[in-house]
Amino acid sequence: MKRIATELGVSVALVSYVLNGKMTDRINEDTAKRIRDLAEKLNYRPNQIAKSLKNSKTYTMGLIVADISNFFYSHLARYIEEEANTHGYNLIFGSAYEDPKRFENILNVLIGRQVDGLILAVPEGAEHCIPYLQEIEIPFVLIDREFPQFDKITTIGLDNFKSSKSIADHFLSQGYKRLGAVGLSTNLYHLQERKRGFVETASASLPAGAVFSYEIIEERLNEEIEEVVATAVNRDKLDAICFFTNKIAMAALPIIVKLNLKVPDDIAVVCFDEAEAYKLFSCPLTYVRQPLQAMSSLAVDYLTDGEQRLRGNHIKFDSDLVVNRSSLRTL
Amino acid sequence: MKRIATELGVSVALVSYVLNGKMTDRINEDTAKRIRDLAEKLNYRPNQIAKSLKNSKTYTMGLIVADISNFFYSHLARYIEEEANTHGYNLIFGSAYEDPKRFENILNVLIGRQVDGLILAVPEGAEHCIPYLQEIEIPFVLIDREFPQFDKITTIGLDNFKSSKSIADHFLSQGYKRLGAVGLSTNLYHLQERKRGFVETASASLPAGAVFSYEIIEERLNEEIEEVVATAVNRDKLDAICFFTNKIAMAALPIIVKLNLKVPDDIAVVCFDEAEAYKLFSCPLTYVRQPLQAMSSLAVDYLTDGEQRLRGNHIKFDSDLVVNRSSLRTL
DNA sequence: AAGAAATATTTAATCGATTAAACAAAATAT
DNA sequence: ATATTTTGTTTAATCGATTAAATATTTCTT
Repeated sequence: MKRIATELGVSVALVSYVLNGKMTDRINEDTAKRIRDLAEKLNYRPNQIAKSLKNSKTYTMGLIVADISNFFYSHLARYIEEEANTHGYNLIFGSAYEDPKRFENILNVLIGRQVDGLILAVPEGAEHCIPYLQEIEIPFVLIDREFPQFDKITTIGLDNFKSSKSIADHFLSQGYKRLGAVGLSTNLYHLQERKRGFVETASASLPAGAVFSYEIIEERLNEEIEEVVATAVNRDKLDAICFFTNKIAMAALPIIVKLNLKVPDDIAVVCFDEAEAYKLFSCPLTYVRQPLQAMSSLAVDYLTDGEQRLRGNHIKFDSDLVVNRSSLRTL
Repeated sequence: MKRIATELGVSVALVSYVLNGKMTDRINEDTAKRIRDLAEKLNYRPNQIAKSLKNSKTYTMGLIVADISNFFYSHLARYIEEEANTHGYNLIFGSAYEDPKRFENILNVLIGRQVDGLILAVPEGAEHCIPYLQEIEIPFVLIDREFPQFDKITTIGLDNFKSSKSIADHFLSQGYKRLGAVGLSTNLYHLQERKRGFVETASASLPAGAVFSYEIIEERLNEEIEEVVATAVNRDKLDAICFFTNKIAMAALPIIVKLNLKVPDDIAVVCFDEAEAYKLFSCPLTYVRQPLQAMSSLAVDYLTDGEQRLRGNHIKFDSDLVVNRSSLRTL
């Protein structure tokens, strides 16, 4: 801008007015044209850094996901970016890879870069950031994972209780009698809700002669999963099993292949989340589909002041159980 | 900073010196402590925007990938982020979803935000950005995709010719006689190299009685793939097939399941890239593994002035062909 | 022709930091 | 007691934009 101003012998302010289309009625059309032409010729791009500093508005939203290499989050990121764009915002994102230290670090970077709002999938162990964010009054919304121990935190997620309830109900309605679910050893509330939905439903409406079990992966998924699956089938004689996260499913399904188990004849399977990868499996899989687009849209809308009625609430979306052959009794 | 300064009755400059640890030998240890303590208490975080404006250095690198929901890029992004972090840089990234308009848009955003360097996987149709970037003299490096029509562009990618040559050689060494490959209708150089590697190797060293074919997906992968696979098997009687991108593989493998083809008995298969999803397939797949970490590391290193000998060169990494049962003659 | 109104442009403060240079006060040297 | 260092702190310009308010110029009124 300075260069344009000196080359044309006008003030920087005038250049600014012209290039921003302000005070159009006052500015000489000739001068304006000369400024625009030179800007074009010099390939002028405004320095957004300076702009943001002045406006204290960056038109940027920050997204931190727990793990971008998890397709659930990479798809979520895609929807959020799209939605942000249509609202005139840009999205910058980071991935914490489930590490609280990294989460905090990225959070500080994004706050330092003055994002206008944050969408966060908080990893376990980084909860303490939540009251801090409230304190510094930066607009934010939690997504996917909720933390009921804190008050008045706008949160958008799935009704995880209902989702797993629907899985247990589905198994039972298909006449399966020996149900199992595999979850992670974690305090993350949304995963506990999945467990609760399954366990409570199973205990409440278990028909005569039926059993259910709940297996927990303690630490190292890939090392433990084989034994869990083998035990489930051989010792517990399960005829239906549900994997509570896509990571578990991605680890367990190859084991099912390896153990030469037929789905659904030897065991019925239901997974969480929607994955292209599931299509490579020998049998079309039943899975819980989360309404990613609706969630993304609502989150962005809230942050851009569109939907302030959400403030402080926990929004729980319903999932669809997409039923495929993997959990259907063979006719 | 201003608040700290007024509350303690000192100048903003002093606060700046203290918090940045500059002029340590001159500053009264007492004053320094009071400043640090108050900063701590007020939870002061520097405004990076202002910092960047002053320094014209943002310690941020930009990454634009062709499609973040493609696991090849999401893994690449992960490595690049890690590498950038260890160099003291932050990474902000965007995804163009193969759309040149979007690419250009994100590019402008990142440039406007004054990133210190760019790592780019350029989608087809956005090539014109490359000379522009040269002209404005922003440091950048192309990754994965190369554009030989431009001079002196630092590019890091795979030796795609060699990679597909190794696939064809492998098929032939296994005694397969009817080879096929499936690629995309595109002008992207790296994909043409894959084709060339396969076709030239096949034509050069085709044993008596052997044939090869090269199929092209014109437009809509998911609609066309079924016919391509069916034709390959039924009409062309191929006994070995190679999918030139992971997207093609992800679309083709379900078709192989659907057509009830046995791998490798009915047809041998080789894919590009490494995917967790491949593990769900009934047979362990042979695939081309790209050295993502080495590529990422080199790219970041170059941009942080570590490795300037690369400047203007096209670096081609060798891939590993990870051989699994899917391309082995049954004994 | 003088004043009012409309048009065109500039001045100067500001955003939140950084930093060379100036200044002030205390300690040391002569 | 005065000059010189050393120590401690402030002033003011700067990065690249924005924008209210001031000013200058032209045109219109009567």
